[in-house]
Amino acid sequence: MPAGLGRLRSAEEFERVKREGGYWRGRLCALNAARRAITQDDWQTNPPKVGYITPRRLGKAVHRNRARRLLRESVRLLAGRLPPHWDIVLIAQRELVKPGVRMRDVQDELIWLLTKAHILMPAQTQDHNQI
RNA sequence: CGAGUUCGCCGGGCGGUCGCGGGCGCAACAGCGCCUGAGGAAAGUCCGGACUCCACAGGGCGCGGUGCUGGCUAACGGCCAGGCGGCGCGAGCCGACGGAAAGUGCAACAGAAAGAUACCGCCCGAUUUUGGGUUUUCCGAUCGACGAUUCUGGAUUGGGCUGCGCGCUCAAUCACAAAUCCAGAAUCCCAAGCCCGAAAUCGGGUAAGGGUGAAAUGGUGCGGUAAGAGCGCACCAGCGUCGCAGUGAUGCGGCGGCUCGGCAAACCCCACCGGGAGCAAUGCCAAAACGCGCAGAUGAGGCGGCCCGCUGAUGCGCAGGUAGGCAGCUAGAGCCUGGCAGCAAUGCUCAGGUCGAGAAAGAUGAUCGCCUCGGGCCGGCUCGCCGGCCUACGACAGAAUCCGGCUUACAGGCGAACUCGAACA
RNA sequence: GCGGGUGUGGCUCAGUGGUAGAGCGUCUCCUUGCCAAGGAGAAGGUCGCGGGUUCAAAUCCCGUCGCCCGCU
Repeated sequence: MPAGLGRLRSAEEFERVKREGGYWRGRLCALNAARRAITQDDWQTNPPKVGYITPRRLGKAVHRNRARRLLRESVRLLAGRLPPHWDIVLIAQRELVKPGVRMRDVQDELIWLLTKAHILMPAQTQDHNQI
């Protein structure tokens, strides 16, 4: 896990985000994000944490794995633009698994969702956008 | 060349860049380097095992599974070989393929009857009724038997009284007709015998035929019979038994008595197998909180190397064991090549080589370049070849303790053997 | 990992090997000035799918697909 990016794992964390956070739904995936209590503005101690939900309705194991990988890769490319103290949950939608969905589509959708949620920080370096 | 069958195999390749899981090394604070990282089905979870825990003297009842034979295997509902039956021209494919004279049950509709029966029919006998045919010719004797009709001849004649007759009495011109009687002839009838039937009823024989059904007590032919029937014979099917071949399923042959229905993926019977749960098993370590014990304002504990000093209410131990962590956890009925045994499945304390994932909100991804196979489009055109362009968005699908099978899904492609058909030789 | 249930007309469900049914809904007609209610009638079915057993399968057996629900 690179610096400045954490994972959500426990059920309590997911429950908290769902209970306290906002919800934005897109075509390929949905966004569920909540802010943690601020203690210190530091990526080292309080990086943004991301969790992924791939429900069973997406399909069988192949499709659910593919959905999670697409979302994870997409988040990796945007890692530097995510603010600290945020818990972000990404929920894959059925459209994400359909054939023909490319990496570019997922990333565009994610940027759009994060912008709507007002939690995307401006691009700091050029390469994050280019890849 | 076309159509097909069986078996085996592949499931794009090479290389950049950015990432992810695991291992090792260096560092030990972020990190760096090297190695390594999905499948033939990893799937469904339909069977069988290994492994772990629990239960367990033995027996009975019950429940579940399997079901031709022999072999293989750790085991199996798997595999191999064989038998039998079915399908296919064939290569081949398919088959829960033990038992229906142990018992219980089921079979709609139709049909007489669906396990023990006889509707129609066929045949025999008896009784009653009835139809038809034929004989009763000649001679002699006897005797006609009741008639009917027609013809011919002859005779008689009415009414009343009376039981009938004689008789009495009354009436009457004759004849014909009519009636009655007698004789003869013809025809018919009748009778008797024989033959051929018909109908009804009763008694018996039969299961060949008809018809119903998915299915009706072997099939075909010849004989046989009152009609028929394995009643007899031949062949086939089936049963039993004997002999031979085979480990066996079974096959072949002989003999015998003569035919005993179907369904057990209906209950069931027989034989064999099966204790239960599952790696979220199980074992170890073990926060917080709880419980018990001990110490504690006569000072627990902390600060500190110690004393002093300051602070001032908890501290320590034990047990269970939650969160969590570690083990189980990946070197095994392992894989590859060869040898030997075996038809084969498979086996071998045979030889050599080899190590190929171990995650836990669960790692395999993203992107770029080149090549190649298939595909698509366009053009040429000798009509099945050539050239150009575009394309890895080009299958099913993702390990979760491991292994052996089964089943299911699968773009496209490769190889081998065999079968059928066509052409050529 | 271990197990259970279910699939039948548009909807909710019955169905015991022998012709697939009920209620609601739909359509037509009657009734009413009109509507509702009521009455009469009609249409509508690969019984999830593929095999097998049987004379005959929605039903029995095997495989497969979808949906739902438990336990650890």
